[in-house]
Amino acid sequence: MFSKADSFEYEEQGMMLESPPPSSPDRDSLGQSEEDMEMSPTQKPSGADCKRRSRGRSTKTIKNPEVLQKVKKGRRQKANNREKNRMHNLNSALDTLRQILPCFPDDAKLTKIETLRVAHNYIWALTETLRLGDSFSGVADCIFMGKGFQDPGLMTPSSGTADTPSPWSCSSSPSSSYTCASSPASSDIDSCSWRSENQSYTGTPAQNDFS
DNA sequence: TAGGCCATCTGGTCCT
DNA sequence: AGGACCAGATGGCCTA
Repeated sequence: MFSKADSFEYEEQGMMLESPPPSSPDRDSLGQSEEDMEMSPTQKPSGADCKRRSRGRSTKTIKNPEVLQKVKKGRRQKANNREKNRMHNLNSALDTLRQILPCFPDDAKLTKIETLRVAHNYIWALTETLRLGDSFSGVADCIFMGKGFQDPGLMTPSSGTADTPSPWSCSSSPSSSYTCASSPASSDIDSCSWRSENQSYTGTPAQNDFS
């Protein structure tokens, strides 16, 4: 979705690599020399990018090719582990965000892009609710103060407990809920609505360009 | 079977 | 020098 669209943009702008560099997981074990590991011609920067100097890891002091190979392999392994850990942290943050977002069945886990879009619209809906607060008194109170917020000024959702369930959770209150409706055709979130005991609010993000 | 989503590997670049 | 960040490539899994 994302990456494909980005690729098309690159293609349209003539920035697509002429021939994608082969990406073999076993590249390090294929006995490539130091020179082979340098940038391929299609990867070398051109134009303004030439100002950027490569600052690759220096292995010039290592003469023994076997040792050199081991050192590079070790560095790659460490970098891979760091990257894995980084992505896991990113996914953990997305999971936390999913838990905060209200009113989605447990068995329908939002994808990453959906999570970001729903969060975007959710924030927008809350902002609208606050903006209309004067003429729509009660809704904002219900969101930020009614169920678990110690300090309304912080506007930080509580984790929610049995006694004080999180206001961001669908199950927090049978009498009030927040929903984001998804278009079946596009899977984009088209509209958001807020419903409480005596009041309701429905709107559409004015600039829903989070795609 | 095509397409979407995801995890992982990888090299380049930036930052400390 | 080493870690963080980023984007491209790849392959596996799942679903319509």
